[in-house]
Amino acid sequence: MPKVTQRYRDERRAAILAGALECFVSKGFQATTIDDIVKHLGISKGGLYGYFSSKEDMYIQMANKRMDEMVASLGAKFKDLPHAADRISYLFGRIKAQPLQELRKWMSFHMEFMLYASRHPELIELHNRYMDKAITLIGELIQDGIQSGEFREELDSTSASYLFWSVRDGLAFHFLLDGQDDRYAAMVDDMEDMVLRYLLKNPEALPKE
Amino acid sequence: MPKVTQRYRDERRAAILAGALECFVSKGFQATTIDDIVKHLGISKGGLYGYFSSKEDMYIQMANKRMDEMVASLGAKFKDLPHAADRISYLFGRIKAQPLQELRKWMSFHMEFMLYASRHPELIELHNRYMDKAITLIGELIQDGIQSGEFREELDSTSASYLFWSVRDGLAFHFLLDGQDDRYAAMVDDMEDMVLRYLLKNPEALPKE
Amino acid sequence: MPKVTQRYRDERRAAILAGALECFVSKGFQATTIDDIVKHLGISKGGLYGYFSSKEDMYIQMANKRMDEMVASLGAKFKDLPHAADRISYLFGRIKAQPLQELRKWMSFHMEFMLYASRHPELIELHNRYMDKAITLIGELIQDGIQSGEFREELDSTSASYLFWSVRDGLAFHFLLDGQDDRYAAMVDDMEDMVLRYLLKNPEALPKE
Amino acid sequence: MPKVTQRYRDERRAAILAGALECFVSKGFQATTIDDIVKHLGISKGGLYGYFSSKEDMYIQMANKRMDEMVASLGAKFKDLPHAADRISYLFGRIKAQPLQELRKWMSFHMEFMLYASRHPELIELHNRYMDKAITLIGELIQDGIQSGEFREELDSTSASYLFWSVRDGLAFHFLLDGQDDRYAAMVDDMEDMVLRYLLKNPEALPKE
DNA sequence: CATGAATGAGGCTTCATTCAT
DNA sequence: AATGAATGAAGCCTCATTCAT
Repeated sequence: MPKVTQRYRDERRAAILAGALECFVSKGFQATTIDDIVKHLGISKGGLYGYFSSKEDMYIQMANKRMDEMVASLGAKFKDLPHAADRISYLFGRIKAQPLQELRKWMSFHMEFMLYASRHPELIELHNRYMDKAITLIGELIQDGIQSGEFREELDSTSASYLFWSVRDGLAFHFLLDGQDDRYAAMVDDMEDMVLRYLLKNPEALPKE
Repeated sequence: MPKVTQRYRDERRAAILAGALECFVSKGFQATTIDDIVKHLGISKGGLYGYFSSKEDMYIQMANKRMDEMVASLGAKFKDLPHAADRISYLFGRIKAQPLQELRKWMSFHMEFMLYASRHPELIELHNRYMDKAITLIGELIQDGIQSGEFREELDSTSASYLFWSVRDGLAFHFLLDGQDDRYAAMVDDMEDMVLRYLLKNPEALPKE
Repeated sequence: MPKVTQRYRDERRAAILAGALECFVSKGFQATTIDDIVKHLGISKGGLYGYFSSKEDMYIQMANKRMDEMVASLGAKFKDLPHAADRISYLFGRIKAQPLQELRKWMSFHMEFMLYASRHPELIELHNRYMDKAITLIGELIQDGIQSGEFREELDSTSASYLFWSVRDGLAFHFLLDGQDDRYAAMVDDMEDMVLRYLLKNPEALPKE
Repeated sequence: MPKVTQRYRDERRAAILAGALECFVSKGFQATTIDDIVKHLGISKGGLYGYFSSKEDMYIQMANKRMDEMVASLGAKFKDLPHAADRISYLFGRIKAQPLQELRKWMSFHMEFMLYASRHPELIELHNRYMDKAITLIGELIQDGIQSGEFREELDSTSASYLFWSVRDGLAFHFLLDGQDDRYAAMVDDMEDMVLRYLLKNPEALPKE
C-alpha cells in the first residue's frame, strides 16, 4: 500500500545509492557496514531496507549505474573529437587529470566489485555486458582510425581495444598501492607513447619527449 | 610430539600455508574463515596459531613467499637467455602458458591482497618492497637491451619496467571475469607485440603475424 | 520496537546494569562472561552491546553509578546532622548496619575494580575522580568540625579524610574473608573509637564503653 | 620411577615458584599465562606441570609460602625491640620504607588472592589460619604494651590487633590506585599517630608533628 | 512508510592442559 | 624427566537483518 509517489521512491532510492556509494568507495564494500551507510545518510536501517533487499543488492544497483554513466560520458565526449588519435590522447589526458587519491578510491571500488563478481556467476554476465560496451566504444574509435589511415591496417580493433583497457587498468592497479605519486603523470605519458606506437601507422612522427 | 626439528616446523608451516592458500584462492581472503582453514587441513585452531599470529600474518607470509619464488624463478631463467628481447618473449610465453583457471585464482588472490593492503598502510611498504624487486628485475633486463643496442636509447628502464608489469597485470585483470578464454593467447601475443614495438629500436623487423 | 523514549533507554540500561551487577557480584568481573549476563537477563548479546560498548564499559558505568549514589546519599543525610561528630557516628552506624553478606559482595566488586583499574591506567583517573568526591565530602565534614571546635586544630582535613576511608575499607577488606561475623559490630565500634580519638579535641569525653 | 633426588625436586619446585611469583606479582594471577611463566623461567610447559598440577596449585603454594615468610620475619624482628610502642613504630617505619611501586605489586597480589579465595571456600580456611598468626603476633605486642603500662588498659588486644591490620591494609589499598605518591609518607605518619593515640595511655606525650 | 532496538549466528583469538617423543 | 606442539572449549565482539511500534 504505497502512500508515496513513484517519483519520490526513485529519488530516494537514488539518494541512498549515492550516499552508500561514498561509503563503499571510501571504505570498501565488505568493510562498510549498514550502520556506516545509515549514519552517513542520516536515515534509519528500516528505511534503507525498504528500498534495497540486502547490502549486496545495493552494491549491484550501484555498479550498474556507475558503468552506465562511464560509458555514456565517454560516448558524448567523442562526438566533439573527429580524429582517432585525438580521442586516444583525450582518454589519456583524462586518466592523467584524475587526482590519484580519487583514482585509488575508484580503483578499489572497481577491483572489489570484480573480485566479488568473480565469486558470483550471475554478476559475471552483468559485468561482461558493460565491458562489451566499453570495448565497443574504443573498438569503434580504432576502427575509425584505421579507416582514416591514422592507424595500422593490421590491427584487430577489438583486440586493440581490449589492450587499451587492460593497459589503463593495469596502470591504475599499480598506483593503487604505489606511493610514487610524482611519477604518475610521466607514467601515463609513457603509456600513451606505447599505445600510440602500437596503433599509429607512422610512429616515427611522435615527439621524442 | 615436541622438540621437533626446525625442518619439521618449516614444513608444517609450509603445509599450512599451502592449505590456507587453497582456501583463500577458492573463497577469497576475507570470506575464508579460520574454521574453513583448519577444517580443510584437519588441524586445530590452536595449532594454526602456533605458526601464525593472525589471519593477516598468514596472508603476509604467503604473499612474501609467492613474490620471492616468482622473482627467484625469473632470475634463474634469465641466466639462460642472453638476449633481452628473448627474455621479454620468454616472459610473455610464460604468461601465455598459464592455464586461465590458475591465473584467475592467482589474480584474485593478488587483487584481494592489494585491496586489503590499500586499507592497511603497514602493508603497503611490504608490497612495495617486493614490487621493487620485480621492477628492478625487468628494469635491468631493459637496461641490458639498451646497452646491447636491441632497445631504444630514449627509454627510461625503470618506467618501462613499470609499464611492463602494469600491462601484464592489466591483462590478467580483465581475464579475471571475462569468459572469452579462447582469445587469451591472441591477446597475449598482441600485448607482446605492443611492448616490443615500444622497446625495440627496429620494430619493423617484427613479424607481421 | 524502536523510537522509544529516552526514559525507556535509561531504564533498560539500568536494568541491564542491575542484572550484570548481580552476576559480577556473585562470580566476579573477570569470571563473569557476557553469556552469563545475557542468559541471566534473558536478552541477546547484540542487545547488550547496544547499551554498552564492552564488558569494561559496563563495569565503568556501574562503578560511576554506585559512587554517585553513595556520595549523593551521604551528602543528603549530612544536611540533617549539624554536628561533625554526629556525622562521623552516622557513618559508622551505617557501616555497622550493613549486612556482612552484602558488604562482602560489594567489597569484592570494589576490590576487583581497583585491581582491574590498577592494570588499566585509563581507569585510574576515573577512580581518582570519584575518590576525590569522597575525600572532599569527608574533608569538609572534618573542616567543619575543626571550625566548630569539636576537632583538633592540628588536623589536616584532607589527610584525615583519606585516613577515614582507608580505615573503613581496611576493615571491610578483612571481613571479606574472615568468618568471625559476630565480631564485626564490635570492630566497627572500636574503629569509631579510634577515629574519634584521633579527631576530637577532647577524647576523654568519649564513653569508656 | 623418579630418577632424581627429592632434594633436586624440592629446589626446582621452589625455583619455579619464585619465578612464577614474579610473574603473578607483576601481572596478576589471572592475567599471567602459563606461557608467561615458562618463558620467564626458561623452562618447558611439561616441566612445569611435572611439579604443579595446575595454575591454581601454584598460586596456593605460593600464597602459603609468602604468608609464612611475612609472619616469620616480623616475629624475628620483634625480639630486638623490647618496647611495644617501638615495635609499633617499627611496623610503621617498615610500611613507610617500602617503595610504593613494590607495595602496589604486593598489594595487588594480596588482593587478588583474597578475591580468589573468597570464591573458593577451601581457601578461606587457609587464609584465616595465616591471618590468625598475624593477629596473634600483633595481639601479643599490644598485650605486652598494656602490661608494661604503655597502652590503655581498656583495650582488647585482639580487636586492636585486628584494627591495626585493617588500617595498614586500608592505606595500602588506597595507594594501590592513587597517584599522590608524595603524600604517602605523611599519610603513614598520620596513621601511626592515629593508632598510637588509640593505643597509648598518654597520647598527649606525642609530638605535635 | 519510517524507526531503531533486538536478534543470534558466526568471526577471531587465547590459553590451560595433555601427551607423544 | 623434560619438551613443546597440539588441542578445543571458551571468550569477546560484530553486524546483516527483522519487526513491533
